[in-house]
Amino acid sequence: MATPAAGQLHVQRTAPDTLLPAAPDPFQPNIQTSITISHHTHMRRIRVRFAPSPTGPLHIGGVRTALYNYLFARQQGGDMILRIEDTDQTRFVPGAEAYIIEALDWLGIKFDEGVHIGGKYGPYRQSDRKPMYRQYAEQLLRDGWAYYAFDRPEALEAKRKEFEAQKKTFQYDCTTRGMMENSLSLPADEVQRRLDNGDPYVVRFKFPADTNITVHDLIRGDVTMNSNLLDDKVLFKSDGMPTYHLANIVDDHTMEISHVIRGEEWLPSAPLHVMLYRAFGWEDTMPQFAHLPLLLKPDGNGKLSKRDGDRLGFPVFPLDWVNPETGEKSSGYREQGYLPEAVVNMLALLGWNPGNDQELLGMDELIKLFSIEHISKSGAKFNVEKAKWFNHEYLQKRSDEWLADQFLPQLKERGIEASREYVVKVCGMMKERLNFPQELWDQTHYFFVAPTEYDPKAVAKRWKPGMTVHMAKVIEILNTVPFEYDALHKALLEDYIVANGYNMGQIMNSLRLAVVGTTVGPDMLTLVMTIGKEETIARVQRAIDTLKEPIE
RNA sequence: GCCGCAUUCGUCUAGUGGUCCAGGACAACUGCCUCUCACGCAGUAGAUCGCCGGUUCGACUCCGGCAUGCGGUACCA
Repeated sequence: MATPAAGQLHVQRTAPDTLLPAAPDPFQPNIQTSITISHHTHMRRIRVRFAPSPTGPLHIGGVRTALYNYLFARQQGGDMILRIEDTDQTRFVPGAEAYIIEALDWLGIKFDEGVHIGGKYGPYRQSDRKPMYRQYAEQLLRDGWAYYAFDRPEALEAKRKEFEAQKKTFQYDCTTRGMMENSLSLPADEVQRRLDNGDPYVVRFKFPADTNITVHDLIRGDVTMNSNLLDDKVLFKSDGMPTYHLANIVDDHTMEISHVIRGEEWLPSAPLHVMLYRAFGWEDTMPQFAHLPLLLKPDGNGKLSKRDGDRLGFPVFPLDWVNPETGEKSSGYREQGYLPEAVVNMLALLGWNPGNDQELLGMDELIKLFSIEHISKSGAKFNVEKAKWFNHEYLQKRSDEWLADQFLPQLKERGIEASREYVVKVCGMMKERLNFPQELWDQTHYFFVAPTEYDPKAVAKRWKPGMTVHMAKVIEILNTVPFEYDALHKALLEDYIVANGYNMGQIMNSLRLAVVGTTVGPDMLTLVMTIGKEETIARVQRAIDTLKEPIE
């Protein structure tokens, strides 16, 4: 491929200026050349990419896009590639790339090629590919698919104002490019002069007029747009970098990407991309497109945004993120106690279904069941309750030992010494009522410390006259009966409460109140057996001393 | 404004012309379990399939219009 060095460019007017279209004639029937690129069905290796921009933490919607790409790649036995789209140097955020990699790794979304692991189609960071884009812009220029535009941002702004004053909207397109400063409107020698002079310029795509462009989307079917409504997008910026539009086509082509699965926000620019494949002569290997529906905020209908997370009490990001400039912190799923399996399962089902009633699906099953056909067309609202439920389900599958290891540091922070064995036992006992490991302390504190106060409501309801006598009896039983579950059960429940016709609920709940401080918790005798004889007696005695005999 | 996409229980969704007086899940509610709170289990309620027309013997499913929502309309991705 010819690759003239920068500055050596020549404006070639291979075709006369028939390429400079006039405004569409309203009296002429709009006969249009239809461009529909059909896909060749020959076997081709499935290669997909996740191509985030490192402008901040990875949004959960982006995570879902990555997941769908991953599921598709794995299922098809293809390749999953991580490419960083950092063509906008002004929006670079330090740490964002590392964050993206860490987040996807946490979720179990693995890559075959990418910035972090390399591969034979590298480099995988667009800023590292900078030298290769220029030649493609030149190819388009040479072939008449693009032109130089010298208009400065201020000139563009002025033009927009001018149009606005007439209640019109300015768009740099086939109807307006004739009035702008570009290689289509300026004489060739003037264009050459400016280029030789080093005047800043951008390269714009020259959309052919009156052309219907049909994009075949795997999720939505054919989407057709007319080129007269599309603007001449900048492909190559004055800073020497390509825009997303150019870079993404060049990269997808050179990386032999077979399917582009991306967010719905790209649908409006898909016709441009299709035209670019045609302009480059790459129709035969153009990837197939699938535009994913958006993730919506739980209230209202807007797109889920960063602010919503902390406002509505759930994370919008996979991992905690601290804005390096403002220090502002956004919380992540991982730090909130979500398990990666739960996040993956929940995200997979937000916009896709397996075609049956199964809801609990691990990564392997998702890979097996995934299909683009079953992706929804409309946006999905994020639901916190369902997210909690998923986490609950997956938490139950984790071992008591694992849970204990999450809990041990929490206990240590509170200055509590407890053996791992004991913590494992408590975790096993209480796991089923948890959604998150963070709830452990609230649910189990009484296994580690005696109550310091008694819930007034529970006292009013359960600590009735005569209760100090019953509690003294409990202590007596504990002191005289072997400290075993069955023996205690017989002595306390059967021989004392039932045999004497006492109210089981009142006595057992008062005992619970004495031991726990309120009326929650697991089976009472199991609790007693767990915290031990001495501790139980001490707590009951303390309740008697503190609460005293109530006065009716 | 213009262009595009979307629209089934509160939410996620099943549904590809008759098998749908629309099925499942989460949430809600009721009950069971039980010494309590949870968990679990069982059940109840919840959708005139956005609206209006059309095609058809028959439409949630096809077509058109409208409404609403969202997305795009940058030398951002």
